[in-house]
Amino acid sequence: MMSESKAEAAVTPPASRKRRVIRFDRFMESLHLSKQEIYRRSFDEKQSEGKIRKDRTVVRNLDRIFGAVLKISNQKGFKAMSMRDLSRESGLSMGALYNYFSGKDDLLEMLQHQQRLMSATILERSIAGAVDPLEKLRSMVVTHLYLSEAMQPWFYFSYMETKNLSGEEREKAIESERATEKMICDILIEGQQKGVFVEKDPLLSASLIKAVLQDWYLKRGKYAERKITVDRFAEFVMDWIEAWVVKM
Amino acid sequence: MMSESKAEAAVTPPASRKRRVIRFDRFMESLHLSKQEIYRRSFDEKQSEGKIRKDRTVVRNLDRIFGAVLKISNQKGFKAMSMRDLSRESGLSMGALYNYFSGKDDLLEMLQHQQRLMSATILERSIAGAVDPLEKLRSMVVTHLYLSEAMQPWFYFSYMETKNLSGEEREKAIESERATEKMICDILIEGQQKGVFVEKDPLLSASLIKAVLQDWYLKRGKYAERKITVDRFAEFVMDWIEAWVVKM
DNA sequence: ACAAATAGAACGAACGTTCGATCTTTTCGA
DNA sequence: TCGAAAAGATCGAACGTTCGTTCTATTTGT
Repeated sequence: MMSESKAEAAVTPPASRKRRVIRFDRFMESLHLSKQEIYRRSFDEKQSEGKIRKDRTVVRNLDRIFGAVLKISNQKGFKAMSMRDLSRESGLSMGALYNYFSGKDDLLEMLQHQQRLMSATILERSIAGAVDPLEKLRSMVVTHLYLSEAMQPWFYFSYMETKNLSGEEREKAIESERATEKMICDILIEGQQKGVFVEKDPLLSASLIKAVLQDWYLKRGKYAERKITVDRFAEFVMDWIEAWVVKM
Repeated sequence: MMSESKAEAAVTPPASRKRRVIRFDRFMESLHLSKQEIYRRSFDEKQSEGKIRKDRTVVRNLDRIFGAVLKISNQKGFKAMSMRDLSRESGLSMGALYNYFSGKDDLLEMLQHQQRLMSATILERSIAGAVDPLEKLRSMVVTHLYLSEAMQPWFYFSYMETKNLSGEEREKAIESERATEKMICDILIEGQQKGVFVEKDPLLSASLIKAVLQDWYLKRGKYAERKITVDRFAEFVMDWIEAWVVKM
């Protein structure tokens, strides 16, 4: 299985690439569908009592607000974004905005929470189907890249604005990041135990893999400029990883 | 020369590691010595006319100011740091502070400028001595890691606060980052032409290497927690890179 | 004593947040 | 089916606070 997928990628790259593009499109669709549900659900959780609102309005405005926050913040930082900026960009007045969050800090936490929720759900689901370590690793890498491609502004925002969080929420963000690394690490350990991966420090290897995966959403502009697609990047990264971890 | 250092590292890792620690110490010393010179020089350049000052005072206070800015900014961001925070941490009054920069934006640019100046100077010097591509690559990687280890707050600050720069200075920062990547890329191309490196996309390989190098100063806390030294990380990264680029 | 260097109160601008007025949509008896 | 009352949703001026910056009086060093 290991050598099979590797040989296939090397001999017929166009076919392999095309197949993966289709998968990415499906991936996007399933994301878009669940977005509204997640908005609504987490908004309900927040204010269990008091103002009850209509689903359609809540989802529409939260979408506007989040979109505006990500656009402005990813340009000049969350702290530099004023509520007047947000009002202008989202098309909602100051008063209207404050019906959806209790303050600027709360808004920051909402965005971080959303991103963690979506990521964790989808990533864990991705490696559930795979059986052997190499397939798990590939699934993990590709899913992470697809996910961060589809939600790039969210991932970028989460990374850059972690330091603005305070106390408890900050630790949640760090823990979430470590969890991804641990998932990779566990796959590497399993591969070593089954004798298909080389005996190298798995935690350090996982760190490097994580660093490379993060580069995709942190330097998105650079890769877009060079016309590197997600699928091309994913293929390249997997080749790189396999050359290191797979026993030959 | 190439195969000598490589064989030595592979056969006698403890000795090699010890030797590199010594090199890192020397590296630190040479940095500390040139720090004052660079402060003084770039401060003179800034205000060619007007207030003439005493060297000792300028260097001492710039050191305090920069140290305070880096400490506060790397915790909660440059935008969130108030001038009153800076006054408290640096031990200088508001009035005293404004004798060293014309405003908060200017202060940001000074720090970015310093970091770029030091990095460019030292990095270019590092690969000048090497002859064959693999030795150049190793020299580049190790120097970059040592430099970012010695100046971690500066590197972290530069990375996180680039978006706060405006216009011209922002492009300089981006250009500086691309330059490092291009240095790696050029070494890879040279290696391919000389037939010692495998034929893979050199720009994409350089991107991945850069991403891994950046991880060292961006996640410094994580590696410190796990007691990973610079030398251990450098060794691991070089093994990783060699497994990918070196023809076997 | 004199210039260099510092102190910290003072100022206007901009910030996050609030709140009563206003507009929009839904509800429901006739 | 229709229109008026109720509820939902939006608006933007106004408030108190904090920010970056300035300025003059004072201290420091030689």
